[in-house]
Amino acid sequence: MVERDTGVAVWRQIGESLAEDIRARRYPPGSQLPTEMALATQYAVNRHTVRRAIGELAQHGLIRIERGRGTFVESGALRYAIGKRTRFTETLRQQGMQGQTTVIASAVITDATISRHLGLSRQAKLLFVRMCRQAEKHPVSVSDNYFDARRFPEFVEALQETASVSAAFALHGIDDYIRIWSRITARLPEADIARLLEQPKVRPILQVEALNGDMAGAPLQYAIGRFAGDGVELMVNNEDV
Amino acid sequence: MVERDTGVAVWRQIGESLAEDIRARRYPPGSQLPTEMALATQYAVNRHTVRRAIGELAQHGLIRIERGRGTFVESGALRYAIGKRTRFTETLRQQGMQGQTTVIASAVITDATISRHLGLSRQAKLLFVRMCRQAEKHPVSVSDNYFDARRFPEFVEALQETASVSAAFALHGIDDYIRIWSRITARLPEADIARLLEQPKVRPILQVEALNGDMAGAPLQYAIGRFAGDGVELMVNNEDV
DNA sequence: TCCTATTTGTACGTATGTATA
DNA sequence: ATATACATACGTACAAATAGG
Repeated sequence: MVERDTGVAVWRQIGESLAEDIRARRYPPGSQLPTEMALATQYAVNRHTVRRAIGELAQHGLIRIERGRGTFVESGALRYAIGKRTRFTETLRQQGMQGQTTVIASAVITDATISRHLGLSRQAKLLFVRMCRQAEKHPVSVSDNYFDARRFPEFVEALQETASVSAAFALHGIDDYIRIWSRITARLPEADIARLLEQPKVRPILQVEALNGDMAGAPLQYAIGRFAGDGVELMVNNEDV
Repeated sequence: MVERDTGVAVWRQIGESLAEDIRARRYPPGSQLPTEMALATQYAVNRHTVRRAIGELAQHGLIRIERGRGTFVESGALRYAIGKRTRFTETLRQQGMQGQTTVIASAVITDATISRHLGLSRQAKLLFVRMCRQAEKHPVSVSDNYFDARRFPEFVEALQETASVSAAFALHGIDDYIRIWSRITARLPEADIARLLEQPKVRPILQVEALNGDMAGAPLQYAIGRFAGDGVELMVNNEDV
């Protein structure tokens, strides 16, 4: 079950294996995992090695450990943290998932309202990019993003190459950015959004309007993200902001 | 139109009047307010008095002032800020609304999951309180709240008297509290919730699970709030947390 | 209410490989 | 090349919480 001397720690392999089982619903949400002893026997390792693995999973919110009772699989929803450092790829990786970002459409437009959010003049040229985020091949969000077209001339190309907003920013000299604010509403999706999210039109979505800015707080990116409502939980944590 | 020498500043009266007009959709979302001069004439005051009034409204997000163009009504949704200091009554007051809190039901129960959130033993007695929050006579949210029944024996009575969670806490020696985390999902409402929110069952709601705690971060209150999805915007501001 | 089996939490100890100074 | 520090893995024992009789 585990491969020794591969450079990958045994506890990490076990953690990956369990995360995969949870994602595949072999351990469905709410169900109980085998006991530490049972897993230790199953993987042919010491109980402590299993403990290290499930400890990590608990840290990332995949499971919940209850002393004297057992370990249980948490809600299957993707937990999306909204804080100063909101990163899609990062969020997924912490939950043992692999993410994909694809550019669906892009254009240069003008829009007074969005320009205002970005602190630009009403006639400023805006770069519009519609992206689809996928986790484990399933669509998680469809987002419309707007940038200062003059400031980020190569953004779309960078985004398509790196499949990462952070990386595309980095190529334009922005090493770090923060979420300035997010505005969240629940609604029923438009037809095209429902299709892209592969969900029925009567299932609600979470719509998140957001403004990202540089470390000084100057706006960089205005975005409207739409998440499958029952597949995603937005987590606002006021402790470690 | 305005009453002088009432102890309420004229600009505040005008602000209230305009806010009332906006709430009543006499100025619908997106529409343009009369010019400052027109409003000054209408209220028979100086233009600066009007400016003071609409300045406040803009501050609270009800309207948006664009230099050289005019003032415009923002989205009609109730903007509910989620941050360390999340207070229902406070939120409403800032938007020029009057809030009401009514207790629908209360009971003493036990629940393992909720006890865990509150850091209590699995068998701990929990005080359950279902509240309905109203703004301007319209229901805004239905929330199920859970407290340590031993620690807050008189909570329901205090809540019914003061109609304020903050005040009820204060009567139990908790002068201040903070929002520790919030978890947000979109979904369709249960039948009873839809009825209480006076909305159709096919209109989505925002469900906010939240944990409030004392200043040291120790849990005090676990709550599940349900908001009319298109009537409420949850605002997460990372600047002033 | 008490007892017991189950299960997780903690604390020792030992050994080995790997990175660093 | 050597010494030191750290991460990993295994072993054992007992404490603490839970569930069921």
